Amino acid sequence: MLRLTDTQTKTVREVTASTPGLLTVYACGPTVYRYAHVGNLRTFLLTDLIRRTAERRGLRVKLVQNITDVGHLQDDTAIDSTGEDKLLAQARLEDKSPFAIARFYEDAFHRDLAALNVRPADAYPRASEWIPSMITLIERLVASGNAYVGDDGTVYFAAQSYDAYGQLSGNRLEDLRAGHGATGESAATGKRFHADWALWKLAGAHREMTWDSPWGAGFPGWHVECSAMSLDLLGDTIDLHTGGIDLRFPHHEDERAQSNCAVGHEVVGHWVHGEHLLFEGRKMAKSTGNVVLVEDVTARGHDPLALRLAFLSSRYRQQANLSWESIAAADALITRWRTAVAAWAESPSEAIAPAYRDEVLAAFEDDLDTPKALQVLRRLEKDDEVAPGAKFETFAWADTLLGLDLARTVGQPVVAAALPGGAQSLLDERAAARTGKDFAASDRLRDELAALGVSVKDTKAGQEWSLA
RNA sequence: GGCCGGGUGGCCGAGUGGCUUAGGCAAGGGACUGCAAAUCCCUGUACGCGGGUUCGAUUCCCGCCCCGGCCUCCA
Repeated sequence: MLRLTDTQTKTVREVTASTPGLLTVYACGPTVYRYAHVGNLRTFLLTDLIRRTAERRGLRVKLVQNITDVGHLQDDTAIDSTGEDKLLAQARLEDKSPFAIARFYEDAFHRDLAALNVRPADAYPRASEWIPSMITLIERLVASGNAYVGDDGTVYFAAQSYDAYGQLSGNRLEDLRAGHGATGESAATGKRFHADWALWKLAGAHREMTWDSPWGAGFPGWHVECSAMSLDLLGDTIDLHTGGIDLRFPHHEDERAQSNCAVGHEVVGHWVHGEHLLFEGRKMAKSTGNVVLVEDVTARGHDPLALRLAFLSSRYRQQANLSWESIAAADALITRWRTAVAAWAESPSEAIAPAYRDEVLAAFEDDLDTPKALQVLRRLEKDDEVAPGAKFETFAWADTLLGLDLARTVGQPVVAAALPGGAQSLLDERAAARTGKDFAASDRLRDELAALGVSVKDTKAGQEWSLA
């Protein structure tokens, strides 16, 4: 069975389904005020790998991933000098309504997932459509004494009311510095304790994206969104919760406190966090200026699944350092494997190679040891003892976990794509020149074809072309 | 100050108390070719520093240095 590193216990533990045969998973999703960069996608891929691996053992996976389309992310302190949240700021920038912005980037998010072969979740609840449930949850927390209305009208969660606070992140309340991380002191706050956080903020000057509540018109704090949606859609026992490492604190620490206090017991059985992606040595972030999007990868002529393969070549709980070089290397490998798989498919059908299959599955189940799995497949690729038909079956099987579309070119003619206009006559001309041993003309025509995006190579059977 | 994850050959990256000590990219050599490209074959170079444990440490322990991240926006 699948074993994964549990953030809370810092151990590799078996993932267990509280309902037999059904694994419930909640994945923290994107905030849709901008394009997801490939670092975000690495985390979303983590959940996809977990799901695919669990399904190998016959588990059904019920996966919920939230869409944060309520922009009021900063809850206690003003993040920028204007105090304007990201979604509203972006809306102003693009001169659109905040909801139009949210839908636009939500669509882009789904496209990016599809490009990386990340299979869709069962539900993508939007925070904006979950406000009543959040309000109910906040009311419960107020009633139970875990939350209070501050002097400023904001509803806060009282961190000290939850004894187990800090167990997930390793932060102890006394070690958290008041106001640390924010540029200025959070002066106008009605908090009783510096580590308390907002569950409901009053609208104040905001007019967009606000909702009525028992405490006045306003908007929810960020952390309460995930508590409400996960409890509603997956129940009060959730087998697995995934997200990026940066969400461990405060987001997941606070979510855990809210959910556990609301239902009276530990809700999430297993917390899994993906480490950050670095790009050329630095954390990928807008502020660093090294953000790479899926479209940047395809614009350079790479298959987006090369990105997926590049991610698979390091472990999820390790910071990975991506570069254009590593993406290109992954692209080369994926092409090589597709070509090999298509060639093996021509051979007589053979049973799967069971030892290799078991090794690949064991690697995935061992805390998603994807580098090991790739190593096993490279070994299989070169193993002369295994019949080509068996290699095909084994790679096809492994691809249900890898998700690299390795069988994409099986059965396709080598020249399937359409030639650009004029290319065919150049090809004919070059073939004639080669017959006449006019190599100067042959080289010139090869350059002209290259300019059209057609690359030519010469084989014993004559010239072959492909689109670059 | 608190909490994490790391430092492996030109680069990226697995892994390991001793064994033929991954793999990829790049480089060099060869085959093929009119030349290229592509493909195939072959080759080299490692474990941040100092101590300790041990018959033996890149691997375990301690200290140090360095890198990256989180500490109330963040995947």
